[in-house]
Order: sequence, then C-alpha cells, then structure tokens
Amino acid sequence: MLTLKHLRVIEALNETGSLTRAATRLHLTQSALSHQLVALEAHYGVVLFERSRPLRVTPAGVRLLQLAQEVLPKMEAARRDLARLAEDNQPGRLRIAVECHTCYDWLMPGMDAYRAHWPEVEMDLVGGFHTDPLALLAEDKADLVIVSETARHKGVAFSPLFRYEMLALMATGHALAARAYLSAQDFAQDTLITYPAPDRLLDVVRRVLKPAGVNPERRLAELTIAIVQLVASRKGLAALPAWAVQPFLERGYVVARPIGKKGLWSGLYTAARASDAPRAFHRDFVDTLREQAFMTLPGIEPLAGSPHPR
Amino acid sequence: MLTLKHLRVIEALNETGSLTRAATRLHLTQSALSHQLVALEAHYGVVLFERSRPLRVTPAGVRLLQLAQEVLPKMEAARRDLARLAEDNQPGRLRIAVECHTCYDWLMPGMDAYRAHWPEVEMDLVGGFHTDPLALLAEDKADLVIVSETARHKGVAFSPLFRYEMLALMATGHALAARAYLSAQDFAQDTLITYPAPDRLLDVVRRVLKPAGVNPERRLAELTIAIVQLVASRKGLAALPAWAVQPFLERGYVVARPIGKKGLWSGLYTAARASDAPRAFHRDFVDTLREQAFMTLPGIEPLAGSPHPR
DNA sequence: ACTTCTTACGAGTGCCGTAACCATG
DNA sequence: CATGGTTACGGCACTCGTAAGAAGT
Repeated sequence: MLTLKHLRVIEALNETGSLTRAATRLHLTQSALSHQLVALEAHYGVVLFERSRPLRVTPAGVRLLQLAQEVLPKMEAARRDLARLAEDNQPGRLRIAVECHTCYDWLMPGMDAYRAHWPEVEMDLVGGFHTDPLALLAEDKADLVIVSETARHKGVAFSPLFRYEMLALMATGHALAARAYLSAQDFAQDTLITYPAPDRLLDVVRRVLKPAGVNPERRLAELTIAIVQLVASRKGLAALPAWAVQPFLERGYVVARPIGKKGLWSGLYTAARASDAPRAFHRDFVDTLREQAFMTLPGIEPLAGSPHPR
Repeated sequence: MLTLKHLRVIEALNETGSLTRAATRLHLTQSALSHQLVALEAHYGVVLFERSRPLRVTPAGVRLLQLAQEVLPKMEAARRDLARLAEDNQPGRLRIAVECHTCYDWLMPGMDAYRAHWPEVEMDLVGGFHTDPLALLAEDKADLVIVSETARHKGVAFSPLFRYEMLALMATGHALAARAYLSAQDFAQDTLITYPAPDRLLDVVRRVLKPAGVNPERRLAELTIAIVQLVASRKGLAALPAWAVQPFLERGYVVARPIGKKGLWSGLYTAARASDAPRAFHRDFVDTLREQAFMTLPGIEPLAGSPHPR
C-alpha cells in the first residue's frame, strides 16, 4: 500500500483540483482515481482531499504531496541515469524544427527543463520556414520536428503532444460576442488577421472557412501580441490557441468564442526518424515537452495515443 | 515500471547476496524475485547484478541501490506521519517486558532505531523476572512482552519476530566436535551450562533433554560471555542462539554443532493486549524490531505469519 | 439541472507460486 | 553433486472500465 502510482494521483489531483481532470491527464477514468483515493484514505484512516469543488487538500494530503515532490523526481532521475548506463553514455544531439509560430511560447520552457536533465545532449533550433518540415528529417538537417498533423510518412515516427482549442478572437462589444459560438459564415463580413503562414497551416482556414467556401478579407501580423492588438482595435477577427490568448482574455482586452458548436480543436505532435525513436534521451525530450505543456498551458487536453505515465 | 517493490528487491539482494535469501526475507519465492529482476533488467537494458555467488552489484545496480536508500526511508517516514495524523497525534506508551536474557542484544539497537522514528512514544523496560510475563499485560504493568511461544491466551495478540537456531557449544577439540550434529544422549556425560532460568524457558532442556529423559549435571552463569568462557575452559556444554555465539565461533574460541539432525529452532514473538494491536506506533515497534533483527543477527529466518512488507 | 464523485459488477492482466530444467562452484 | 537461478505454465488477485446512482454547486 502507498505506491508511486498513488503519489502521481495525489500530485495530479492537487494540480487539477478535480478527479475528472486528473484522470484525463493520467489517462485513466475518474472511476479508477476514485477507487485509488478511497482505498488509500481507508487504509490509513485519513482524508486526503475534502470533496469540494475544487478539491481541497487536507494536512494529510499535503504530507503525501510533499512526499511525492521529494520522491518522484528522484525516481525520474534514476530512470535517466539507467538509460545513460544502458547506452554507455553516448552523447546525443537534438536539432529541432518548429512549424508553428506560437509554439515557441511553450517550447522554450520545455527545452530549459530538458536541459537540466540531459545537459550532455546538444540542442539546436533549425531556423527559417520550410515548405516540408518532414523532409528535414530525411535530409538529416533536423532530428525532431513539431507538426500539427500525422499524415503517414515512411520512416517517420510521430508522438502526440497535446490538443488545444482554437478560439475566435474579437473586440469587446463586437456584435458576434452575443453568440455562444461562431460559425464559418460569421467570418465572412470581417477581416481575418493571421500569421504570415500558408493556409494549410491555418486551422480556421483549412478546416472551417475553406470547406464552407468563405473567403474573408485578410491581414497579416507576425506576433501574437500584434494580432491581439489589431483585434482589440476593431481591425478584424482572429483565431488563436486558447492558451495563447488566455492572459488577454483575463484582462478583458478582447473577447473569445468557440468556433463551431463543439469548438475547433487542433493537435500537436513530434515527428522523428523512426530509427531515432528508441533512444531514451529522445523519448524523454518528448515526454518533457508534454509534461511542461500540461504544467504551463491552460485548457489543453491529452491526445489519444499518449504514452502512459512510466 | 520501476516500482517501490523493485527497490525493496534490489536492497534485499544487495544485503543478502542471493536471490534465495532475499526471497525468504521478503516472503516471496526466489522465482518471483527472478521474474522481477529479469524484467527490470530487460526493461532498461542493463544488468543490475552479476550472477555470481554471492551476487555482485553492477554500476547500474548501485544507482538503483542509491535510489532505494533515498526513497524508501522517505516513504516510511510519510507512512508514520499519516499514522500520527490519523490518530490525532495522541502520544503512546510502550512498557516492554523481556523473558529471555540474550534478547537484550538485539532489543537495544531495535529500540534505538524506533526512538528515532517515534520520539513522542514513551518507552520503558519492565525489569525483573516474572513467572507469567503474559500476566503483566492483563495487569496493565506492561504493554508488550517478548516471548518464545504463542500459546493461546485470551485477549492477547502475538506477532512473530523471527526464528533462530540453538547451537550446542563445546570446547575446541572436544570429542563431540567430530559429530555432524548432537543428539540428546550426547549431553548425558557432560555438564550443561545455562542461564539461571526455569527449565521451561531453556529450549534444549524442554524440547530435547527432558523428552529423552536425559538429565545432565548443571551449572549456571548469568552472562553469555561467561557461559562461553566456561565452555572454552572445558567445564561443560551449552546451548545458545547461533547469532549470540557467532563472534566467538569466528575467532575459534569454541566450536558449535546443531542439536538434532534438523537442528533445534526456536521462535520469538511479541505479545500485546489485543486492544492495543491496531495502534500504528505499536505495530511499527514490532516491525522495527523485526527489521533490525534481520539487519544485525546472522542466520535468523522469518517466521510463518510475518506480515508482508507494506 | 448539470457536473462531479461514488459504487456495483464484470473483464482483463499481471504477478506470483509450483515444478522442472539449467548453471555454477 | 549440491545449491541456487531460470523458465514454463497455470491460478488468483487486483486494478481498471462501464454504467448507474448519489451528491454537491
């Protein structure tokens, strides 16, 4: 009784504040988490979380949380050291290419966390835009590419990172703000402000507007903040990841609405040469990115096929 | 993969130097340990122990050993803190009565280890000899008694500590040293040197000599070292726990032989009022004693009914 | 009233034990 | 040759998932 699994559960419960959210993050059902929590509490005769919304940790819960924070990192560190020993300390290299503008927001903290664990791995960012980023893998100009789709490609292995919602952004008091969600036609009368990227990388265009035959006036901006500024200045609409605009929404600069009844969700994946996949430092990079993303980005969800916690 | 169970296995393997001995200590079969070890090594692609006799840890094994020594004590500490929280920090008391002379040898280190974990528990030793030590429990003069048998007693709960072999001790070059083991008759011609305790507490007398109708001349000595000295001086034979005489055997002061073909094995148990058994600080005392005994006493074996590692 | 947690029940999996086989000293 | 480690196989226990019921906001 009292296993590492329990510590991971406690940690996830504390971070998410709900059995349901903790369960999706751990790739389990809320039922499984309920079982574990109830069993643990019964076994020691203590309450770990008050069942309010959000969950409140009790002193006993805090004690286990402290234990988790001491123990789990040590376990991970040992895992990495074993991997190093298994591969005879051969150093590794990671040349990373990024397709999407906003990705740098979470990529940088992820790389920082990774560097702390694998200082001997040489990391590099492959700059510039590329029409076919996957080709960089075959040409041996990159070892890992971050992409938004997983079209089968020979010799390329994809790993899911996370999925996120694209929100339609509009100025406060915009007429469309009355809607619960926006449909393709709602974009017709207004200017669409986007990054200067090809349409196939712009999810609103590719998956919503183009299928509906809607082709609004366009305007480009390089930076997220510039796009938000233009929207706030009533120059048009934009569609950006929920986690990228969260701070602006909180301060009331702009308003956001889902795109379509169920919202417009996109996924992010890493792609690597299949031959590189087995190396531990490589898998660990993806794991670190994923973990960091869930730590820092609000509202993101796990993607099917994510590996279970080790 | 890589669970606390694995860490306990690694620790036990390192301490015992063999799958078989580690298995008995963990209350598992050597098969189970083999499974775990093979699976762990396969999963990380490393060898943890060279399969020599005794087992030799590899660098990877050392790394996991280090992890175990960091993590397992933290887990235990958290368990204790949970127990304290569950019982609202009510302080406890342990008045301990000991039936056997030699027990102090391992009881003291055990109590020291326990005090480090439960400083708030007031420990006391109930001195003097008692015809019926179990009565001390009913009379509320002791909370825990260390005994060598588990005859059913109303309202008393027994917990197994360990079992050990009683060895016959004789001077170097003694005629009986030629035997592979001694039988009851072999004691007939020589003086038997014992502690000044009633016969029912002297296992050789109660279980070997008396059943065989052998009644040798007797001589008493208070201390283990005095008994050994008398034996070495050819004043007679003695029967003492293997772990108590180990150092004298190593230095060649005396010679030891098993008593009976299969050896004479005795067990030690704790007895407590059944109403006290559930308290965590109470159970933990017994666990600590057991653990310390296995750490320090050579040649002892687990007793049936010992609780599995938590 | 909706979400979130609990509980009952059934299925799958993974762990362990027995026993036979193999290695090591 | 004896002791100890590995492997094959089968059973059992445990954990998880589905689905229905209870509780909280």
